[in-house]
Amino acid sequence: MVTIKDIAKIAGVSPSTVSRVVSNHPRISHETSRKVKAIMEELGYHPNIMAKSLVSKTTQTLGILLPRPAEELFRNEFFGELLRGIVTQATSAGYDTLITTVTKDTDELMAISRLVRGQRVDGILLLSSRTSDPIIGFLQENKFPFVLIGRSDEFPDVLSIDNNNIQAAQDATNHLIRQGHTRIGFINGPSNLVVAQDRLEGYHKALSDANLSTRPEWITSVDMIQESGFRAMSGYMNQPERPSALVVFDDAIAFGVLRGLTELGYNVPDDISLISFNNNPLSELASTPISSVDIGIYHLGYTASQSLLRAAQGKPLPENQLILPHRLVVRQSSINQISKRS
Amino acid sequence: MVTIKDIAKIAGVSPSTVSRVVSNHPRISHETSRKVKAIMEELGYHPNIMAKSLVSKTTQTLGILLPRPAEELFRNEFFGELLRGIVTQATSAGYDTLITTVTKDTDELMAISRLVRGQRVDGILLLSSRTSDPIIGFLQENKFPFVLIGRSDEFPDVLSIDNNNIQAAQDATNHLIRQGHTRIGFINGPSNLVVAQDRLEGYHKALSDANLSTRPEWITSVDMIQESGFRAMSGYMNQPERPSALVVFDDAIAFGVLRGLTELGYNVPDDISLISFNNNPLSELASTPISSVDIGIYHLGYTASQSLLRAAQGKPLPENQLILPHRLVVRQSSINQISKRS
DNA sequence: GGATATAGTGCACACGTTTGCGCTTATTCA
DNA sequence: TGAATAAGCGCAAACGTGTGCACTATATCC
Repeated sequence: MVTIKDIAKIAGVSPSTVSRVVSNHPRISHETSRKVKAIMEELGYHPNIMAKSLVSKTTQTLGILLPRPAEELFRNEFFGELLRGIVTQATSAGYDTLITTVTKDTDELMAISRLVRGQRVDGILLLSSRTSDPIIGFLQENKFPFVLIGRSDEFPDVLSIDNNNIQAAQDATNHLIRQGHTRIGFINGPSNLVVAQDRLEGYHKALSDANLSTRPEWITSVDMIQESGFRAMSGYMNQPERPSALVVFDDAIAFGVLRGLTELGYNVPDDISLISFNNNPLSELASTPISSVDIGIYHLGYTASQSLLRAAQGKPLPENQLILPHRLVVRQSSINQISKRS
Repeated sequence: MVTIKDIAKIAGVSPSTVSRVVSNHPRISHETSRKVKAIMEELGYHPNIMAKSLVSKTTQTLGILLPRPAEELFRNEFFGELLRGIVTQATSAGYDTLITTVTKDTDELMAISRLVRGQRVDGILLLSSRTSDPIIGFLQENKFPFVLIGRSDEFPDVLSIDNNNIQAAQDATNHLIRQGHTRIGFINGPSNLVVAQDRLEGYHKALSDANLSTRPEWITSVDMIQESGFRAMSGYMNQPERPSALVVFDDAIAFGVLRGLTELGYNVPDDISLISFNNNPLSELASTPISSVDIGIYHLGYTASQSLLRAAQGKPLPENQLILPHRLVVRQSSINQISKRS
């Protein structure tokens, strides 16, 4: 490998000078700079990032923990899209992204600690979907730069990027109400996710604002596995007074719900309306195109990376909690062409 | 940050000894090892990987280039699943995964060169879906360890992990033939992808083995965007002698095709059968569950990472080109309950 | 024309780790 | 019992880069 010394020797200057050339130090003559740069180009020199980091204490790298497969939330395109946003932004700022994972959930803290203590990354992106997270505490104690994608009740002040999921669910529910529905159910995801709690809260809020009531039987929670949504339907529809519309936690579940309903002989949206979240690209291609709240996953990742870089470089942030906009994408599954229901 | 020297000072030994303790050097007394390890534990010591890499010339890191957004192939769960496989394996071997990307396709070589020349990673995973790739040449010249996920006509000898896509397409087509179909069409993906070419070849092979013929109009190629599959259908079905079954390049396209057909009044599978590839989790939840060839994406990533680590550590590989099995998942979209067609 | 500022460069040390070699002390062997 | 061997550890150099300080040569000032 060609080092700074090799360049120095050929150019007839000291290694220090070469180092200053690469970092565009002002006190280097134009002449020298040109000569050195030419030689670097010719020899295909690239600085050894390890050596650089060792002295500069900065790695030009962002860290992120890949969620465990167990979290079915990430079996769909969610994580890929998020990552695209993160990496795209990071790259454009000259940073790379380091991914690691764990085999046991209990090892998560260890993995993070390794990155932090080993000075492997300049900052960490946290996908803290769960309600309680020891990692946040650890990072705060160590004053290590990090950004939370999501929200934490336990630590409300940390840097975070999120949608207003309460509002989003409220909007979705209101949309159904405007369509004339009065009996609206909610099919939620895993209840230990903050986002699941938020969406449920938004649902309740919208109902009470409209003076509508709900029932415990109308609210159910399924795993993120698609079939669950499907299975959930058979019992659900046997209720004496069943909902005429459903808010569903995620498109993947909605797919299962839609299929389950169809199989049971119900028509969407004539018999029952549907609206969901995350706007999976396939949602518009479902047998009945599924209405969905687009939360801008890519943008979420992009913004998170941007904030983290600012924080890692010690730059001030306009505000600590960024809320990104969501967008209601209304499709056939929630458009009630026939008549208003009572 | 606590360094090896801090530990040494407290333990009353030399830094060398501490270093040997962490690497389990045989010539360290049990007593010393225990004492040093206790102190490391207490102070939360983690080795600085930059310093370590600097002398050991190894980074314990794998590199991968995130495909550009332009490659719609990766808008679905594909990349996420692949990454999960890669990172899981890498982590279990003590490696992390570094992701980088580019803003222009022409920068890809530069990005790779930066990783290689800057000694940022020990090996590189290539998602070379395209037919020609200058990166492969570069890595070969520099004798840098890398593994290709996919196949290269240009460089057939490089380390690679792939399915037998020709055989997979053959299997899919044969399945339709066994169902009694004689007019079988093919909806392909972007034609500059090796995998698209392979699947088309397998399709042709199966037909000619069964003495069946096809027509140019039966074969069409769409982008990976789902609507394309949808749009493609309107013209397609107006052919005088149209196929009674379709092989589709990817589930996302199949979703569009399925929806297009339904909208045009055709029933799947009664009027036209469908089989596709990649076995997207949502495929079984389509209005008509879509038959698909499962290519084991996670396993692909896992195996690729495994091979790369072997290569990076100079260990011999049993064979250079690994072919992973695929699996036909037959669902309703290709089961012909009514009658055989002529 | 001497003092002072300024541009341009080199020296030497630092970053945290690994590792070959050499030094002690204890053990084994004939 | 003396020599050879082995166990356990420290010294010092090295990895490639950044940077404070010092040094020289030139330009500027009064």
